[in-house]
Order: sequence, then structure tokens, then C-alpha cells
Amino acid sequence: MEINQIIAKFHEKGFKATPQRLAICKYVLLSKDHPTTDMIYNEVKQEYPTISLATVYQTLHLLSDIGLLQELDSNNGISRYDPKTSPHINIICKKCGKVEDYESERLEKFWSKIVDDLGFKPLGQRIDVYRYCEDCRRSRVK
Amino acid sequence: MEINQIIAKFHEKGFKATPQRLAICKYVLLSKDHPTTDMIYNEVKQEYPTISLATVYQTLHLLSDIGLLQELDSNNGISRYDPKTSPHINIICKKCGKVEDYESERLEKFWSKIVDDLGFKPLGQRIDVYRYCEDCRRSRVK
DNA sequence: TATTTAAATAATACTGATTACAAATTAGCT
DNA sequence: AGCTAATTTGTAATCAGTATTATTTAAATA
Repeated sequence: MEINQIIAKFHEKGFKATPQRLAICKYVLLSKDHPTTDMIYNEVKQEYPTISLATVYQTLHLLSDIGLLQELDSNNGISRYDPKTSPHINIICKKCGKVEDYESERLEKFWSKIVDDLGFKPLGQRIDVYRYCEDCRRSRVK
Repeated sequence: MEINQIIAKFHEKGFKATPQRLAICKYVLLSKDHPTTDMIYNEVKQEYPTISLATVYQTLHLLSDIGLLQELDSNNGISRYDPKTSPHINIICKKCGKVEDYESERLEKFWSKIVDDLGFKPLGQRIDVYRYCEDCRRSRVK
């Protein structure tokens, strides 16, 4: 997504396109690894050393509200954010919380039928599947 | 699920079938409304006035581990628990966090194909769909 | 049924992610 | 360039969930 599109999106929804917001967008929306709030804060602090953690939280909620990302808040109480808002599966490790994406045409096709059945257009969706990831299976602590 | 089956399940997995655990099972596994930890605590306290909140948390995690229920930890940071562990959709209100179930044969059929594609047997899954519920749409605060 | 013991409970202190607040700053309008 | 409501900051407060430890107990064994 282009930076100009993002700015337009903010304006369209009646919000200001502040540099802090754009910096967070630039990082999260390009990110491949479902970052946590902390990862985002530390990354954006490189560019805006005075940014407040509160701003990061507020912005992430805003981005979720206007549909630019999906909040994943995983099982260990630490939220993660996913720039992909189209139907896909999050393969989540029950131990460490790491998230991998799984996309397939079949899933998208199925999903559109399911939504038809539902009878309303959802604001968003989230499809998770749990397992233990490679790393956690190797170090079989529990 | 019969109480005897539940007791057997605990023993099979090497855990003790304590009265506290059984009381929590009795409430949650029969519950239709995806209760929060607090709801469970307050309900079970009727029968076991000395029960500790810590016991409730521990028991719920145990029940999740041995596959008797599904932890839902919803978007507002408060965990909810779902006695239904088969594939179904949780229709979640983005404002108040209320959860409704949606089941369909079509979904179950689709899901088994998706799992085949995945190439591994998941420990569990969670399929959420977001909207604003009736009540929250009516009281259009935000 | 009494004994034994590892497991479980209760009570409470603690942790850490998230939110609330209020003063200072600023995007974007005119 | 000035205005103003929106936004940001920094910090304090909140609160769900966890850790800890002394006490109790389920259930295996004799």
C-alpha cells in the first residue's frame, strides 16, 4: 500500500495523518512477522525517538478500527498485529506465540460461501490454528 | 458429557478429580454463553465459597490442555471459555465482547478439507467473525 | 480404614501489558 | 499566519493473570 493511499485513508475517515502514525503504518503494514506492540515501539523509536508507547497503542487501535490491520492478541496476553486483513489462517504456536500465515485459494473460496451463509458482512475475521512450532517441539520443556 | 466421563478423563491424564475441578467443569461445560473467568469464579463460589481465583485459572488452563474446552481470550483482554471444541464460528461483538456460536455442516466439511491441505493435525482451532451486536448497534456510542 | 505423599488449594503479593489523564504540541482548515 | 480541535507525551493507575508458599487432600498402598 502506497503512503499516499494511507494518508488518503486517514483523511477519508476524518483522522489526521501525523508523522507518528505514518511511521507506524510504514513498519507494520510492510511487516511479515506479526509484530508485538513492543517490537513496533522499539522499531519506530529509531525514527521518532520521542514517540510514546501510548501513541503506539492508540494508533494500532485506530488502524484496526479503520480496517488497515487485524489485531491478533494471542494466548499469552501479548497482542500481535497482522497487516493482512483478507481471510487467511494464522498458524500459532501454543508455547511461544509465534505466528505463521497460511493462505490458499481454496480457503478464500470456502470463506466467501461461509460468509454468504452467515447473512451479514463481517467487520473482519480471524482464523487460527494451534500447534507447537518446530523450535518448541525440539526443546520439549512441557 | 457425564460427570463420570470427566472424572475418567482427569485420571486418564494423571490428574486428580477434585471437587473444585468438577464444580468448574459442571458449570463451564454446560454453559452456553462463553463465560469469563470472573463469571466462572462467581458462579462456582456459590457452591464452594472458599474457592480461590487462582484455582479457577489453574483449572481452566488444565481443561484447555487436556482438550475439554477452548480458551478464547477475546479482543478486550478478558479470556472467555468455550466448551465446544469442534470447528465452529464465534460471532464476536467488537464493542462488548459478547460471543455467539454459529455452526454449520458446510463449515465442518470445508474445515476438514482445509486441515488436509495444512498437512498437520492442529491441536485446536478458532474461527472468529467480528461485528457489532444488536445491543451495541442500538446504543451507538461509538 | 489408617497411613503416606505427591498433588492440589487458598490466600496474597506481585508482574507487566494496557489504559487514563492532563498538559503541551500540531495538522490542517480558513 | 492564526485558530482550534485533534493528537502526542509522559506518567500514574488499572487490572487480568501468575508466582509463591503454607496448608490441605485425593487416592494409592498396606
